[in-house]
Amino acid sequence: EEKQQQQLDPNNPAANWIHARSTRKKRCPYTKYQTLELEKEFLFNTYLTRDRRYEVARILNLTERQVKIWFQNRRMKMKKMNRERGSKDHL
Amino acid sequence: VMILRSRFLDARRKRRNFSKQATEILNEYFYSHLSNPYPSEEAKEELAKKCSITVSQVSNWFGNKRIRYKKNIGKFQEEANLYAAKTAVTAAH
DNA sequence: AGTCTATGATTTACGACGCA
DNA sequence: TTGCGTCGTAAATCATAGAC
Repeated sequence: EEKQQQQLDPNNPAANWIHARSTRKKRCPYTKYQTLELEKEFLFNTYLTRDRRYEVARILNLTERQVKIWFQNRRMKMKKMNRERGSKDHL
Repeated sequence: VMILRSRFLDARRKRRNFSKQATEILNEYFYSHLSNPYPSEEAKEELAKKCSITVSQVSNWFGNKRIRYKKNIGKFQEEANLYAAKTAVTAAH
């Protein structure tokens, strides 16, 4: 769990593409229940109103920000699924 | 038809490691762009075509490769040298 | 045949940037 | 200037193909 920062400047792997946002919240997988409820809400509407977001967050014990981002990610997932459905559906 | 359909769906559901040759192509790109291993959308499309995989799979591969390389550069040193030598040879011709 | 680890895919969480 | 949209990604985690 210790982040060993490589000293490899001599060999110049030129790994300056190091971001490592230190202040970022660690990813916390949601429970089956949380995911299921979020999916049900998404089925009802892919965009949330502010009031719905507040309610969903309260019920699932998530922050409004987490719910907002979950929907953003879910829409991207849907888009990707549709993209693959479209280019491969010739059966 | 049902058999073909189910076989197709199974193939889609089941992960398969990429071919040796596809991995070769991806690694060549990665190690020859080590200072900035972020292929553009166009480069991804070209790699996808050459590797016979999707653009998403190319993105996944680079995402995984970057983080795993960064996490343990030492483990990939041998591989890095191998591809560096290889691209040096091809560049010399 | 069962245990592992490498590998491809998916899931959270943001930064960057756009638009109203 | 607030605020939510997409896009691309980091990092952790999942699933299991394959190596041993």
